[in-house]
Amino acid sequence: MKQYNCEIEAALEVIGGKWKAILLYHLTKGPKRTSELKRLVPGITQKMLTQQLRELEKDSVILRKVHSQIPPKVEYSLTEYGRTLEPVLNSLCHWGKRHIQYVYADEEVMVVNKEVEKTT
Amino acid sequence: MKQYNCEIEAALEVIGGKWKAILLYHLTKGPKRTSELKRLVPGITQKMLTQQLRELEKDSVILRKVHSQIPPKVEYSLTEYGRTLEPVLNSLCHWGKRHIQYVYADEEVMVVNKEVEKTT
DNA sequence: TATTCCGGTTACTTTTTGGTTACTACAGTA
DNA sequence: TACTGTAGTAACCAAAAAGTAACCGGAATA
Repeated sequence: MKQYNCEIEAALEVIGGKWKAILLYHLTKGPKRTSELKRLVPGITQKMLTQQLRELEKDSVILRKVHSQIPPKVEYSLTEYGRTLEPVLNSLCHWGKRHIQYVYADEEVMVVNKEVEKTT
Repeated sequence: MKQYNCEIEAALEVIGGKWKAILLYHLTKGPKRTSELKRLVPGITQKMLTQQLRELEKDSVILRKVHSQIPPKVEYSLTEYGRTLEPVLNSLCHWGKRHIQYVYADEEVMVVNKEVEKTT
């Protein structure tokens, strides 16, 4: 019998990984190729990227679509179930924005907005 | 110059620790003594509890109040700023609840509700 | 022929995280 | 006198997480 001490534990099992919330957040803006995600999340290594995406896939919140091409093309997107996470991700993002202002009011802080060139 | 690639990163710096969201969530229900938190989060060790609480304190989201008594009594509570996290914590909790139903629909799953006896 | 493209895997190393145990302070109580 | 209860610290060690670097395929291109 599985047992939680609070519901948040269950949520963290899915989005608690080091990069998961960030990856999911980017995917709320639309499907992304592996290379796009790497660019959007510069700190992540290929290994961690694949690993985290695999786990999210197992948890049914994202879909991995392989296009049979050479060179390969793989696209990740939120599943319908994954889209139920949007309120969580948005409130995280909203609070993050507020927090940056709260903490770094006088310092120079940047949130980098990477232009996303669509490749087909 | 500090730099984030998305706002969520900033939020995760504060609540991304292994136990932080859970601890904060319990504190949304009111101030708690160290021993109460230990009971509410059975998996945590004294060391991790102290460590995570110290970090939350540094980030100004919780307050540590020491009552000069023997034996010691320490109470933790959300600061006013910490209370701005409530929407985040609530949406996490809400999604967690939904996720438990989604995944464990047929299995036996429990969310343990510890009775909190107030000690003064 | 050699190199690039993309997404990924693997083996190995380093770093980070977390667990365990022992120890502290001090008043009250048995 | 010895022991309890509370909250915490410190030293030490084990385990888990994450970084690094090399390697793969197979078509297209230089």
